[in-house]
Amino acid sequence: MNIKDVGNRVGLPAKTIRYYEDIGLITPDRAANGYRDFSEAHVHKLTFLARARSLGFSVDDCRDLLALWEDQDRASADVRAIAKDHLAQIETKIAGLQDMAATLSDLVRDCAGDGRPDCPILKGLEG
Amino acid sequence: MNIKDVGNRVGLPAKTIRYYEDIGLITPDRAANGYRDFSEAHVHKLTFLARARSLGFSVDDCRDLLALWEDQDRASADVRAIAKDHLAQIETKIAGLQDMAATLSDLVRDCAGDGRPDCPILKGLEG
DNA sequence: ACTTGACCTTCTAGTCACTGGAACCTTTAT
DNA sequence: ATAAAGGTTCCAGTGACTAGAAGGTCAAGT
Repeated sequence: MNIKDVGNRVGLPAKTIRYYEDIGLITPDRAANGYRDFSEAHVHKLTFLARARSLGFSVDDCRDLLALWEDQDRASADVRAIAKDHLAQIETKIAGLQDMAATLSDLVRDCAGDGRPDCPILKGLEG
Repeated sequence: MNIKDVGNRVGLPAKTIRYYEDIGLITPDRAANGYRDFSEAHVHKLTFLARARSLGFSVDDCRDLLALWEDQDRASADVRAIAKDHLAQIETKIAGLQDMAATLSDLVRDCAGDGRPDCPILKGLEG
């Protein structure tokens, strides 16, 4: 299968798939004309990658998860450790953003937002 | 004032302040020896910048906010529009992360996390 | 046979907001 | 006189793509 069809099936742009090959996440075969030739196994792997990325795993996490996915003797504890760690990071990020949003929405609430120059948002940003 | 002292006062690394000069956010004076020389006004401006950045405004947003901050005739509506827009973006990001976290914590909950290879997380990532 | 258009290839460079490091200069304290 | 701690510039790297250029290939229609 050619790269664009694969992209459509797994929901990734062709550019991204080429990039994943560049950094060694997948190694598609090559047809006689030099085109990349993807098997169902490649598609399966890319689906896994796309899903892991969409859950916010870093490309390096994905590399580790892929290795575990392909290792029939893996311990589920290893996978769980990566996932839990990532979950903790996401939750930290959410908390940080919620702090930001709270501060910001206080500022926005206090600002008349009219034609006058007086602005509590700018005052708040002064520290 | 020298760059490191300024950095300590506003909570930014010297490198970052130099970078802000590079991209035209501030223009400190120069002493005879070539060192940057920051006035209280520069410190004030950097404090504003640091605070806006810590609330997640992009550097370009900061540029706009700075211009409004320094414009005595600004309309508070202009500031409010930037802030509201940014707030909406943060909230979108939070929602996305919460989706991720929910999916991920389901997967983590279902995984025994022991020495066996059977792993619902990897299964979940297959799509 | 020829052309058109859609696909494929590689390569370079840009994104964002810094950050690290090298090579070198100035100030301050001992 | 020297050493440490600061300052300067410039170049390169981060993460995960993305845009674009220059060119090769393929399938369909005339």
